[in-house]
This record gives sequence, structure tokens and C-alpha cells, in this order.
Amino acid sequence: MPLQEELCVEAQLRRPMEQRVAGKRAQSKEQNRRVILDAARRVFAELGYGATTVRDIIRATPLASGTFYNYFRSKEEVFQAMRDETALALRPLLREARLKCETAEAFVAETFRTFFAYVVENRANLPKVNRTDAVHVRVDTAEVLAGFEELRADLEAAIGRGLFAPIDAEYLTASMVGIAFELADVVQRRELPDAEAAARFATTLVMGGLAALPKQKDQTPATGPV
Amino acid sequence: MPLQEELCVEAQLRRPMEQRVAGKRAQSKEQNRRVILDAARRVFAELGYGATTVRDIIRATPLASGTFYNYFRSKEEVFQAMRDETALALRPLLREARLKCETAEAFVAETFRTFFAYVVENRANLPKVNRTDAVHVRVDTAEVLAGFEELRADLEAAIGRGLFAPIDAEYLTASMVGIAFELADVVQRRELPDAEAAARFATTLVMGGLAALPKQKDQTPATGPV
DNA sequence: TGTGAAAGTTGACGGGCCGTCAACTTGAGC
DNA sequence: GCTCAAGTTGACGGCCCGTCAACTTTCACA
Repeated sequence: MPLQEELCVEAQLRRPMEQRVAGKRAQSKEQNRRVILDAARRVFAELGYGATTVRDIIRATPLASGTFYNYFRSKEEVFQAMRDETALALRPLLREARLKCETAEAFVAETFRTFFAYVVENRANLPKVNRTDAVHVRVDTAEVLAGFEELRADLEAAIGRGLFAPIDAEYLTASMVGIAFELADVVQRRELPDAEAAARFATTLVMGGLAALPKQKDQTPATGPV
Repeated sequence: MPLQEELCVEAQLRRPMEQRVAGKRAQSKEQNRRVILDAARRVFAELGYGATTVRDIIRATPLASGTFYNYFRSKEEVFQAMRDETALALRPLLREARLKCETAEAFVAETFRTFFAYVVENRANLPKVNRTDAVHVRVDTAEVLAGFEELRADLEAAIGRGLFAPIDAEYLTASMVGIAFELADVVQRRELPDAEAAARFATTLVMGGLAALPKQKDQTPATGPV
């Protein structure tokens, strides 16, 4: 029956570029997910994470309550999805920045520069901050933790290539992550956030430490190789 | 009327050491608070922070639901109280450790040593970790933030005394805090937590950075003094 | 010791949020 | 067209929420 095919073609001709192959089904599914995530972002920003309920998110949406649960199982899961989006956007940038580095200094500097630049540019989706009273919450989803693992793997590879002296990559990763998140917080609170300055500070701190760390290792061989 | 006084004395003689002056009222108030906090610790550990409800905590207690609300307004407040207890226990230790230091190295080393030692010794009350699925939560209460401020004030005082070169104390505080919490996490996950090793790593990293930071500042005077 | 008042406890209650599910609507394929 | 699977809807039973009137315990004073 050529008529049906023609209908299909006609539909595609009307909207030539976007959504060509995707059926209406898949389209609206993607759209609903987007609608929920956007509503959630607004509501979390308005009420704070703790005070927000699933119903608040649903109410900020034209959808019915049952539909919400077709997409997410809880507000926690929505929040994780939001953080995952950030992590998935940031991780390739970080990898790319690090891979082209030929020196330890560049490796560290590019990692911090990319991170702080992203954080400052996307203040709205800020990955970390949430205030309920004077309380401060940080959530690391699986995607975020995977980003940490990438940094660690890249560090170990760099150590293997002789870029870094052999040090405990797990400890160094943790330190860089801690510095990055805590400094990001400070930077964002300042009235004129300066991503470059934060990156410079973090880089200098870590590079100075890297110069000192291998010597320290020799002083205490009791622990043995990890 | 001496008889009333006698009754009071008799009561004290029966339990000679403890609770001498405190009336029954104040006693049971303190005890109820303790009972709730202990129950909460158990329940949070069992169910995780997110899944725990106020009713779960109440059920782990011989008290009625109304009584709970005489002491705390929500599970968030209970959790904050728990963290505050940790912060209030740790802060004097940290201050004492830092105050007697005559060198920058000692200042940094003692701060980290004290912190990691406390964290490893009190794994049960561990200040940071909470898992819901693969999610990782950290909460900084007002008391905890006050601890950060103390570190910053001590750092600035040390800079004033010439112990440290003049650097941005806010950035350095944030960095030390970030390193401390993130490393604490790594250390606690290891099967043989070595507080000393973590303290040594953190100290070396920061001291190496401190040697490098003042030079960096000269390179970029654009920002000006803070 | 007895008594009145204040402090503190209790658990039932109305209100709202939770996640589910049977009935319905929409899209895909023939 | 027609059928069936996929997806949506909102009402529903169950639970948690924070409150509060009734009750019990402690305290201060005579």
C-alpha cells in the first residue's frame, strides 16, 4: 500500500532536518524525560533538594503522576540523572584536555582549567551546591565516580609514561578531586568568579606537592608498594 | 523547713556521684535526646540517610511520636545534631594541635594527623559517608563550617606571624578541607586504614604546594591583593 | 506533706505524599 | 481500517507527616 508510505514521507518532508527517523513514540518519550528534568531543575532550585517532593516536580509539569514513574523511580533518581548529565558533558572535555598533554604540569593545569571553566560557565546547573538552612550537600552519582576513575586511570597512564614520578594515584586523585570541588564552591560564592585564578592556585599547589612527594615515599618504605 | 532539704540530700546519697545537682526533669530530657540520637545513628547506618523516615527513628525508640518533635523538627535536624557532635569533639583537638606549632610544617602536619586519627578511630560515627544505591552524600552543618573558619583564622594568624608566606587563606583552607575529606574517604575504604600514611601524603602535598605558591602569585599580579 | 501549676509525654487525627493499577488513549504495523 | 502494544491518566489504599488535647510527672512553695 503506497499511500501509507507516502504519508510517512510527507510527514518527513514537512520537518526536513530534525527527528527524521525517530517515530512519534520515541520522540515524545525523549521529550517527556526532558520536561521532567527541566521542571525538576527549577523546583530543586526553588525549594532546595531536601524540601522538594516528587509531587512538586509533577505539579511543575503538564503530566500525570503515573507518567512520572514511567521515567524515574524517585526524586533521588531525577537528581542523579541531572548530575549524570553534567558528568557526561564534562568528562569528555576533561579527557580531551588531558590526552594532548606532554608534561605533568600541562596535565594538571588543563584538568583544573577545564573543570573550573565549566563550573563557572554553568552556574545554574552547578554540580555541587544545595542549601537547606545552613547545610551543604554533595552527591556523587555513579557517572561522577566514573569521572574520578578516569582521572585516576589517566594519572596512572601518565606515571607509566614517566610524566609523573611513581606515587599513589588513588591518593592523588582523591586530593585533586577534593581540591577541585571545594575550590569550585569558594569560587562560585565570590561575586566575581575567576576560574583562571582558581585553576592557577590548584595547579601550583598540586605541582609543588608532586615535586615533594616522591622524596617522602623513600623516607617511609614500611608500607611497601601498593 | 529542713525536711524538704533532707529529702533532697537523701536522693543524692542514694546515687552519690552522678547527676547530683540536675533535677529529674533535666536528666530525662538529656537522656531522651541521647536515646533519639543513638537510635538515629543505628537506623541511618541500617537504612541509609535517604531511606530513613522520622517514624523509623521513633520506632527504634520507646518514645511516642510527639516526644520526638519536642527534641528535633525533622530527620535532617537529627542528622545535623549528629554531625555537630563530631565537629564539636574534633574542633578543640585540632585547635590544640595547631596552637603549639612553631613551624608551618608542624601546623599542617598536626592538623592532618589529628583529623585522620580521629576519623579512623571513630569509623562508626564516620562523618561523611552515606550510601543510597551508588550515591555518596556529604553534609556540612554550621558547626562543621565553623571548624573550617577556625582553620582559616589560624592560617591567617600564622601568616601574620610569618610562619607562612602570604597566600590566599580562603583558597588554602578550601584545599586542605577538600584533601582531608576526600582522603578520609579513601582511607576508610581501605581494609587496613592507615591514618599516618594519609596524613603524611596530605602534609607533603600541601607543604610542597606552599613552597611554590608565593612565586606563582608574583607571576600574575593582575588580580591584585585580596 | 499536700497542692497547684508548669513541664513533658502520649497517641490519635486530618492532611498530604507515596507508588500502583485498571481503564483509557495513542501510535505502529499489517 | 483494524489490531495490538506502548504509553498515559488520575483515583486509590497505605503510610508518613506534624499537631494537639488529654494525661502524667516534677517542681516550688506553704
